[in-house]
Amino acid sequence: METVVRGLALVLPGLEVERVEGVAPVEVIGKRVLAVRRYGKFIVVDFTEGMLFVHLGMTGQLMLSGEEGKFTRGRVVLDRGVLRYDDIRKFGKMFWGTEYPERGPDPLEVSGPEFVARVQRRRTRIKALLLDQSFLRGMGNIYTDEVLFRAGIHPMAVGAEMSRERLLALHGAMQALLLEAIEAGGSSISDYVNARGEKGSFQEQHRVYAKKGQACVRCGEVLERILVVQRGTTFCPKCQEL
DNA sequence: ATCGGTACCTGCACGC
DNA sequence: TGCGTGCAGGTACCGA
Repeated sequence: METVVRGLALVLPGLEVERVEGVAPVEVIGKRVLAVRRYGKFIVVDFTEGMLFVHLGMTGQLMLSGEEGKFTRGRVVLDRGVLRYDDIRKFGKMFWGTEYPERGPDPLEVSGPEFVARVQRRRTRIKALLLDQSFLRGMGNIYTDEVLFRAGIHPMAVGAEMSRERLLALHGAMQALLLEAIEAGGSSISDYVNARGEKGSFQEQHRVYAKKGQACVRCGEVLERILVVQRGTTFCPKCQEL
C-alpha cells in the first residue's frame, strides 16, 4: 500500500474530481485532492472536506494509467487524468468518510517499548496478533511470515510469554523488513501493482512465504506449512522453535 | 478475549 | 481436454 500511495502522491494533489463511475463514492465529485496518505492498509485520498478510503483487499489495483479491463470496477475521473480501480475478487472497498476506522498503531511508527508492552498484554499467538489490524495496522500474511522467520520466532508462540529482548528484536526486524520491502516496490505474487501498473520485486527476497517443502535458507531444514487463524503459514521448524 | 468456521469472489495450479 | 479440489497479499460476522 505504501508503494501505491507514493505513486499517487506524485500525481493527484491539486487535481479536481469531475465525475465517478462504478464503485467510487459520489461524495468526491467537485472536490479537490489535497494529499494522498496511507492509514494501515487503506489508501487515503484527502479532499478539501473528508477523505476517500480505498482498501485493495487481495486483488485490488488502483492505477493512473493502462488499459481498462474485464475487472475494472470503478473510476474517478479528474480534470487531469483518471484513477481506475480494478479488482478480480471484489474483496476491496472504496468509501467516503470524515473519520478514520479504529485501528492499532502503524508498524513503522510504533516504538519498541510500546510494541513490547502491547504484545505482553495479550495471550494470543504472535502470528494472530501481528495480523490483527486492531493491534497493529498494516501487517499482512506475507510480511508476518517473513518477519517471524527473520526473528526466529515460531508463529504459534504466545506473545505474553516472550522476553522483552526477543520482542524488541521482533520489532526491529519488522521495521527493517517493511522498509526493505517498500524500497523494493512491494511484493508481487500475482496481482499487486503500483499506481503506474508496475510490479514490485520484494517477492524475490522472500525466505519462507509460500515456500513449503523448500530448504530453509539458513539451516537447510524443510519448510513446513501450518494453519494459524485460518491463514496459510510457512516457517522453518528448526530456526523457529516453539 | 480468543478461536474456528464460514462467507464474500474469481482464477489458477494440480491430480486424475 | 476436462473436471474436481484446494489455495490465494483480507476482513467481517457467527457461535463456542
